[in-house]
Amino acid sequence: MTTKNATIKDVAREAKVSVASVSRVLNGLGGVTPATQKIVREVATRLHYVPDNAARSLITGRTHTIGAVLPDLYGEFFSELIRGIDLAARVHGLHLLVSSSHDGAEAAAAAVCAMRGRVDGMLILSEYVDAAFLEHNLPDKLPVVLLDSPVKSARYPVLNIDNRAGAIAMVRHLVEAGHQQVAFISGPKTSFNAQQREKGCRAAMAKHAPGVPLTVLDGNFSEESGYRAGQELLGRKPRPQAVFAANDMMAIGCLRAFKEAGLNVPGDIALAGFDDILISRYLTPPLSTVQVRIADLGRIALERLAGLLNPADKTPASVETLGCDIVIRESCGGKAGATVAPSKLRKSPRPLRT
Amino acid sequence: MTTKNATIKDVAREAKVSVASVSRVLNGLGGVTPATQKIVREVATRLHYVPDNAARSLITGRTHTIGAVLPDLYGEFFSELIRGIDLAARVHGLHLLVSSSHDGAEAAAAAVCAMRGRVDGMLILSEYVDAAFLEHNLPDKLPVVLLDSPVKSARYPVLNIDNRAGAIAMVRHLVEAGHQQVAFISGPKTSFNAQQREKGCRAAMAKHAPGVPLTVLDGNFSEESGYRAGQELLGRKPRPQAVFAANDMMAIGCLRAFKEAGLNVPGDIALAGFDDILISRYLTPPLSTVQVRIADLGRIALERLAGLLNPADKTPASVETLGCDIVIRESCGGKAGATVAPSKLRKSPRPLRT
DNA sequence: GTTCAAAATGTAAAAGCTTAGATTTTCGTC
DNA sequence: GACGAAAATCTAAGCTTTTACATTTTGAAC
Repeated sequence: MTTKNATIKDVAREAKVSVASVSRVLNGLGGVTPATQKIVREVATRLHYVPDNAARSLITGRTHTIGAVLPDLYGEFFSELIRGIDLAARVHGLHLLVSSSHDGAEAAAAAVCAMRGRVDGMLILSEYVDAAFLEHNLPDKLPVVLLDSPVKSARYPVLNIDNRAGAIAMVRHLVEAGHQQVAFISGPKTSFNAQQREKGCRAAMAKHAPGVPLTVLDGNFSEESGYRAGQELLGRKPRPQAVFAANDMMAIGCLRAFKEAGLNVPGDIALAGFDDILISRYLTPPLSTVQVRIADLGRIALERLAGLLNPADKTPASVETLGCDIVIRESCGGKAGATVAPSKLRKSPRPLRT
Repeated sequence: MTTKNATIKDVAREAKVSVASVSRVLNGLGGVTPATQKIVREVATRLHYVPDNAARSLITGRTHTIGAVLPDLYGEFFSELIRGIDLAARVHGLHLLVSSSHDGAEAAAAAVCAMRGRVDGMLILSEYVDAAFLEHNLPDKLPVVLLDSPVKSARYPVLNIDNRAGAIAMVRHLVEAGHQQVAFISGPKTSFNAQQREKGCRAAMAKHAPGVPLTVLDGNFSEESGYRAGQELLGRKPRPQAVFAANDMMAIGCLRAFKEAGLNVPGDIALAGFDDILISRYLTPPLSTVQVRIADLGRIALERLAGLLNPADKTPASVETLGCDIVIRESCGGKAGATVAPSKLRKSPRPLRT
């Protein structure tokens, strides 16, 4: 490429045909003689012609790009999520525009607006968006799929993790392994995932260890907050038999606190996390946790969105839930190696109204 | 937003001014009465007017988007890299289009071409691109910054990690800690980073343990390949005193093999990695490794690119190198806690031609 | 109340592409 | 060789914005 970019006119002139024919050939619209096609393709190649995306989008209204709005790119959760999205986007011939690190309603709104006209659809994972927000900030027809969201809307499909079932399965396992005194380290209050996990934990305790009080400590999903919770727990009398952290990073922090205090896990105290991030299996002891198939979550969300991109798709909005399995390693003292509860994708009918 | 998107004409009509005035107001070009400005802004807000990016790009030739072409999104290295890029992009008001998972020259070429016209500049990290490739596939004026690349070109700035110095520092530490018999687990032959790390290792051995042979085992950066290398090493007589893996994931696999064999690390054998991924500090024992400031790498690369976006910037292409520190934890038996060799960013003058 | 420069505003071209509709070519028939 | 339908090809409008240039308005000076 040594001169300025060739345009469709250059190709047309050089091939001695009209721009319409060039367009038809390059877009495979048919109605063009094989001979003409050959010439056009040759000239296009020779001139290194690549259609201008801006001009094309302007007229077709399509960008072949989808946007992913995420709260942050930090940590394995988001990296895996993006990976799943990216892989699926590639399959569908879609480009991926990512926007992250907006930790407030205005920042999220700005991110969403900045994407208007740049994308054909959006995947949104944010605490700050609710149905009203979306209706105010998004064009009517823009396909959107929400992730990890409490929104119930007739307009927006939602894809959630089955946090509740995952938490219930883990608590049940803990209790059945003989640990009735459970402490739960919660995630940030604003996180939908964290809320659901806590609810599941409470529900399971009520069911499987009725009457036994559940200790709940505040956490914010960071390793540091797990460490603090672990220290706090060390001083408690009686000490709980098991600790269930709302995510793996906090479990890791908690484990650090226990180790520093000379406590043996799982001998002295059992420990479990949530997410099954890569690190978990390499800890000593390997961490029992609830496995979330994060990349799958991204892939499924993108596929749902890709469906919506086709205007013929009239599938009504629904809330889907991606099941999670518990994976029992050594940190909670049960027999390791088991993977319980075959994962499943549940689909609830679209709730009426909002 | 309940009707179809408003255009600048709608705003002009509603505000009873010309489109030119609307454009001037919204772009802050001045030359417009405060009164008119007020009206225009009000109408724009009322109509939820957002300029169409495609039309704007078509005429300005700018997309305010940069593309990141990466081999894969898998693993912490790339997630951190993207994070650094994204953060910096946000600061510069740039959008980020990611394209990954192309594991061949054609796939990389396709990715690069598909981005043409969609981005104002590109960040490329790929084994498959060399200067010739770029000149053939990229528009002349498109700013590009290469990461982890052996390319030496007058046209493309390159930003590398100082793999060599990092490896040298680690080997030196190992030898000085009394481990002269070193085994190196190499990365994939095609990886520039892996090559440099191996070279550094060999150079350091020649210097600090002259005459002592270096055992080199093949690896491919995966945990599994590290595990295999570890097993292989178990059978060697004499067993090396230290193992230096070309990345942390292989060190982790190697550690697993040693643990399974009942070997004590660092008591029976010392172990070190490269990258300092998050997991490393949570291993038992915590892994000594060479710390690569990955997010910084992304940030610096983006900043270089952002500079290039400004046509006034005439900074010549150069090869920059981001220094790395060794962080000594417990896995290599030295005194833990030290961080050696203050990191630095070296900048070599642009090499002539190529 | 003119005059004139400066400020404000308006007009229209341009960007590169797709596509509806107009026009021309092709080719089998008679 | 004239006819007409089908196929191929072309013309030109239109997508939305920015911006150079033209025109109008403003307001100070006389």
